Amino acid sequence: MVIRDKIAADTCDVYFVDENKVGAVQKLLESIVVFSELAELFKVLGDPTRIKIIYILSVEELCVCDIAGVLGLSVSAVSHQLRTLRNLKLVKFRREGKMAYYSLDDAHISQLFNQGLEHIKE
Amino acid sequence: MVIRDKIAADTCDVYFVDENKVGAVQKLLESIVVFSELAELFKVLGDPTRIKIIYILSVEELCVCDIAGVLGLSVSAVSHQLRTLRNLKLVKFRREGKMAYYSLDDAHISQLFNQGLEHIKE
DNA sequence: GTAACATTTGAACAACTGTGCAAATGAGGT
DNA sequence: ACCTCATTTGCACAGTTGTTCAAATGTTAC
Repeated sequence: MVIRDKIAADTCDVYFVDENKVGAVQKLLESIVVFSELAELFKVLGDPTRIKIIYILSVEELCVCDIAGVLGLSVSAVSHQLRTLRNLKLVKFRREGKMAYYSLDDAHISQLFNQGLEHIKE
Repeated sequence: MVIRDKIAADTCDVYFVDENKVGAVQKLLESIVVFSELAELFKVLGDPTRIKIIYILSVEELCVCDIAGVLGLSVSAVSHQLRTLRNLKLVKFRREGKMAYYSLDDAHISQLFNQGLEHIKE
């Protein structure tokens, strides 16, 4: 797909930009609501605390206060973040008495995690 | 790796948590500075504007003001975001006269992009 | 030199986000 | 009934973020 015509390649006045094609791309961007969701997924992964929680849970199923203990955060803070992760179905939990044991809910997450590491290493 | 002992499985008092293993995990978390970088990568991808820019650039190399035109944003806003993307080496640019043509700088990004979509679709 | 244009940069502002505190909820034991 | 403990939730506040405006930078043409 071509967004600009070559004839417009030497200037940036809006006048020269191919209106039809720009319109097409805009429509594409709008129609694909997925972008918002995708950004939301990455945004949730884009916090040090949450990415650590995800890593910890990829190692072992844990309850809230243990996660808090490992991360050195308040139980409340962890619970807040777990809710965020739950909303995007990245983690799940099972109740056992008073405790809530959290674990990863999606296989894709580990893949995203590792692929992200790939980029970091470069 | 085990973070908690089974003996501690029915309570959450810090006293009962295996201090050695918690310490080990904490040390692991600290030593792996990568987590911060990884979170930063995801954070940068976690913005609607930036994810759209990345998508647009995966289609075609474009100059700043055309990206702004397609997204309906000010040139300044786009330039700010492009700098963020440049800092993480997600996009690169070549100068040609007054114009700066941006394109993707990393093959991994497309993969991350698509893998993120996988999760959304579920 | 000046003028025009694309881009970058800094400042300011509103909007959002992560955390801790305190109160509320829920679930087991006595 | 009560008490205890794990978790959740609402609130407040500091810190961060995305945008726009205006000024600065850099490049081309005259």
